[in-house]
Amino acid sequence: MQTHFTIDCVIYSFNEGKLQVLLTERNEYPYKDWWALPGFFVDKNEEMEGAVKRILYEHTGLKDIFMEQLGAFAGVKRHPQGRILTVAFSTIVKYDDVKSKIKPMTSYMRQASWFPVTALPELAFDHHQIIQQSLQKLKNNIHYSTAVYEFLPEKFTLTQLQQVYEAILGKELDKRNFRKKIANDGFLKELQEVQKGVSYRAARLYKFDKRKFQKHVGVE
Amino acid sequence: MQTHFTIDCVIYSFNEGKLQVLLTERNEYPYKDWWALPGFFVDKNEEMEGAVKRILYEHTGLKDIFMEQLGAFAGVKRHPQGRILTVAFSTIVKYDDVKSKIKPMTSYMRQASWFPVTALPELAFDHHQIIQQSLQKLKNNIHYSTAVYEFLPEKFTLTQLQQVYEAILGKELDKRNFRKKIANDGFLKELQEVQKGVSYRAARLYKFDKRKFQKHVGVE
DNA sequence: AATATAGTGTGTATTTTTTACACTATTAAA
DNA sequence: TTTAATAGTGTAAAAAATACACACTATATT
Repeated sequence: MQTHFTIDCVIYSFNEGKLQVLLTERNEYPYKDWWALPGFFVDKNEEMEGAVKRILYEHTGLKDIFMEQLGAFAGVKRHPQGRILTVAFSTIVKYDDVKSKIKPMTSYMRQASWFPVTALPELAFDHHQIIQQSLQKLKNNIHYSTAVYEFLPEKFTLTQLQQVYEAILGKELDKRNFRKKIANDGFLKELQEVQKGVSYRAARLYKFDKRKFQKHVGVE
Repeated sequence: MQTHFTIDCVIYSFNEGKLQVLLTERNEYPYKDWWALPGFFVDKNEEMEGAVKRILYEHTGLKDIFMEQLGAFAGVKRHPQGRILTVAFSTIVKYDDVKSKIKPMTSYMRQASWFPVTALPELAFDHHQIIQQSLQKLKNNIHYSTAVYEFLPEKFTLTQLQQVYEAILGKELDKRNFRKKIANDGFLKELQEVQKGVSYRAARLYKFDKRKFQKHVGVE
């Protein structure tokens, strides 16, 4: 038996202190005019991972971004025209890198736009379920993955990092405890540089040191 | 574009102090005579979850078992005849419930047999990778899932429970600390019953109390 | 009846991790 | 020079995790 095979992408970014998801407004039936996750069919000889990169590029103009499989959604009734198996992936982009590039690249969608995960519109297909499942996983893995750093520029302040944690976990954290833990982990590199262009005391900048992180997590 | 669509199952059990996986010996090309995960094609109008239940039943004679999706494996080259997308699931069964029932139910396989995860044969397709990924997930979630109890009979001793933990984690645990933690969690129900038929002091029996567990984990 | 065996069952001290909590320092703008 | 805004810092208490050793009990064997 054969099935149609698509990819849907949960593309996150961080802006205005909130965790945001990129959605597209559909211009085709079924679910015409509904908001949906960016998604499309996988080509015959295209690797799944390549397909995810392609859609990410088509929607955001970005390349070479970390991405993770969430799982397959294959309900016979998830699509009105019969089973379309979709594999959901999630990726994280930096809002500022993307904001000027986003535009609909195909006639299948009318526009693309960011929504805070706390204020999503009604969504086509089972996309709401996909997002919720993805969010849960993001929360669960926050301490074991490099995900948080994907939201931030190369150089960032500890306050920015804490805001990302808070947006993902959906709760406030204690500043001193947060810094203590981060310092303890020891995979941030303190730079001899501070923020610029702020009208208050400039914060020190840090870099994420991937090598130290991998030692910490125990990657071989 | 369409693709063939299969399910592969990682079926675990616990026997002789070891975590075991059920494998089948293939009787068809490609990979004839190789060991492989139990797997098959999903029918056109069959739900994926139903398909997993079906294969579990066909291989073990068991019904209504906890199962979990690991993810989709869709490499263009994973099957010599072109892309066959497989969704891997894992399930856990009680060895004693199964041991008399296992037999090949189709001509596609010659025999089915348990292998300790620490001593797997060479496997067809990407099945070795699937098992390793599944094992990692089992370890990661051991404290947040009810998986360990799926390996055990309804009534079990603390030593048995500890052995399952040790088999999954691949390391020994301290008996007193283990019991302290279990007692602390408080979702085991101590029975007024002890083991029978043992030639040494009989151990107390316990039951897993799912309701208390769910409160503990915070399920709504 | 004595003994060997095998697994059960328990307590305490130490270290590590988590949590709670409030003030001073720096900078830019007014 | 004052104001407004955010950066940056330490300590104590509580909770959780770890390390560690011996006595108890049921049974089988002699």
